[in-house]
Amino acid sequence: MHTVEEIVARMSSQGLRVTDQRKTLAKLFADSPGYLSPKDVYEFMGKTYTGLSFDTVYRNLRVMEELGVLEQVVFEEGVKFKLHCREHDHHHHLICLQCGLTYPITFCPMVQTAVPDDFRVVKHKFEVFGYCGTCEQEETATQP
Amino acid sequence: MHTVEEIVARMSSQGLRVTDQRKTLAKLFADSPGYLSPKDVYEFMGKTYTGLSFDTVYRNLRVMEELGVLEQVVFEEGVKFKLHCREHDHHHHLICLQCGLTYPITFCPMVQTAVPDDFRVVKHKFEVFGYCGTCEQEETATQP
DNA sequence: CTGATTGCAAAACGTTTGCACGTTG
DNA sequence: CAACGTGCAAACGTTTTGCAATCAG
Repeated sequence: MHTVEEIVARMSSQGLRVTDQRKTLAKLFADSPGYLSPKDVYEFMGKTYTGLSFDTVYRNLRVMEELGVLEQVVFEEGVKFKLHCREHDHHHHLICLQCGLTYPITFCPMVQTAVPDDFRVVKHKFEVFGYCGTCEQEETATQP
Repeated sequence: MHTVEEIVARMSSQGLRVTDQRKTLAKLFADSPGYLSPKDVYEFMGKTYTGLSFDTVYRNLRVMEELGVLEQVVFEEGVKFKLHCREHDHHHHLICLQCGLTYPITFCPMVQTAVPDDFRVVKHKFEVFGYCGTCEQEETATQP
């Protein structure tokens, strides 16, 4: 669990400047349960910072990724970011296609996967997509 | 298993023109065991067709995808294409990071994954990345 | 005060489009 | 010969870069 304070402290300890914009960015991700695209971030931040530029958003997303605060995932629709999960417990995710909310899955299929002897496994990806309870209700509610 | 003849026949039956370039493209994928990026395809085709343009490569990749001959997958490094697997048996892949070769995995983790009652699953992705025997050998061979 | 951070403009990159010409069926 | 395919140039959306002005420590 990353709080705004933890993120800010981590930035500061690395000699990075803690600007208003970065604090807001930290808060945005600390409060978001799921994935955000650079555009999502730009739009949210733009409400507070008029004249905000896309390149600053990208720069700060990259900074926070290198800091280990954010993790980046590539989806069909493009790149998205979320708070980095606590690293020690390896796990996967259920991802809501509507709101981007993620649930952890503790089950890892890798342990049961038979791999040819001569194939050296480096990494794997297991993601489940669908609709969370809330979004599912909203969807059926709007259907006449 | 898709042969060049099958692909050509499928194109022709859909009213598409069978040009030399498309035949070469079909042959390229019929002979390739793994994923190819648009750039890979462009470079290969460029050897035969001087003055080839990227847009034609993209157009034909899209045509063959819509035809169901190719399937498109999004990787960290970008979009790649390969021959569409026989649809009837659901499976996943081992993918070689060096040469793009893919092996099928018949095991599907989805059947064992516990999902909250209120989450409706739509699709899932399970991919294992590493190095195949051939690439592994080449890599260790070049290490002094 | 000094170096990090920002906005601006412009470039880079992968992909798509409109158009006129050439080719396939 | 008609419709489809091609190359060219140019547009597009996303991401990155160089620069000078500004800000945090």
